[in-house]
Amino acid sequence: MDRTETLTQALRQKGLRLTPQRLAICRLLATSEQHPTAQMIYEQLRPQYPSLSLATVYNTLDILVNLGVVNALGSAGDDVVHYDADTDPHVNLACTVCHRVIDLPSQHVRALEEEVTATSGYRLLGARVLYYGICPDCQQQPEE
Amino acid sequence: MDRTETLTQALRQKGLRLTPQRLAICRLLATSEQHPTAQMIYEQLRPQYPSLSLATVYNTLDILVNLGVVNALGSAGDDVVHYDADTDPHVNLACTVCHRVIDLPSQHVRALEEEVTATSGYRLLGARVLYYGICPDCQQQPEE
DNA sequence: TCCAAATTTAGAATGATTATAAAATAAAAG
DNA sequence: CTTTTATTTTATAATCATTCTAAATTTGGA
Ligand SMILES: [Mn+2]
Ligand SMILES: [Mn+2]
Ligand SMILES: [Zn+2]
Ligand SMILES: [Zn+2]
Repeated sequence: MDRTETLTQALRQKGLRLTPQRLAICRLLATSEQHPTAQMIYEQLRPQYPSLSLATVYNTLDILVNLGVVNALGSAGDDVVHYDADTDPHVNLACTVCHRVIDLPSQHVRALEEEVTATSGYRLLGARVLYYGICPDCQQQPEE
Repeated sequence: MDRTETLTQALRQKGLRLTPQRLAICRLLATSEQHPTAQMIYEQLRPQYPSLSLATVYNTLDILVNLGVVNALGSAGDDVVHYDADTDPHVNLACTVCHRVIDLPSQHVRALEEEVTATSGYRLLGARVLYYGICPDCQQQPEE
């Protein structure tokens, strides 16, 4: 099952309708490498869906996060929430200068997540494994 | 060096003044198990420092985060930023019902952080290793 | 003591997010 | 294919955490 399917299945299983807007948001989330914010999703979809409302983007994100199929990573120094549709255990790296979030391959994070699942006693809904700092590009550039 | 010292030293090393307000905020952060928010710090210190301003709390937190001695964990389902003065590698667990954040001992997270430091190429400033879900208490209680 | 820089404070402003209510849409029923 | 009804979307207003501003205060040094 590809990543878009994971999101749309989750909606269907809750009896929620898979509207064109929701499908577009799911697709964008599933295929983006960007860890987008609500605003970024809104702007990227507006050309295709001129009537799309920012409220719909926020509503859909909220649903997906509460279903546990999208992670809310929080701010990357820009005071805006970034989202991640990749819920496989992995490390996120945020640059507080250019506000980009990238993935980092990691040997240890899967074991970490298993440990948390096994020992915490929590009914886990999502993960936020993110380190923040200054990316190699921004360490050189005067500014971006 | 205890944790309060770590924070106050960081301020001094940048040539910043260790005012009574800043000292109180550092002490509270260093000794709290709570992962407090700016508002929580403000309310807990107001009895002792009636003139304390919320802006000072935010300013001081911002300084400490930018010095890398306090981590900004983000929201625990309450849409407010929680802070953590414990920068040793560890796992945080947030309950999205009661909005409490606790620490979880972990075997793997230290190795994870070393891996990120070694391989990312980022100048790292802070960590946000947090899993969110429903805590054992809230899984039982009707609500809190 | 006096001065200049740093800091705090109160309050206003910002802006991301959430709430509201009306319009549009989609499934269900007939 | 209509009618009905619940769901969803949309535009807009409201909320409220956080940041900004400028004046008052405090600090450490001359
Ligand atoms: Mn990611
Ligand atoms: Mn912690
Ligand atoms: Zn960067
Ligand atoms: Zn709880």
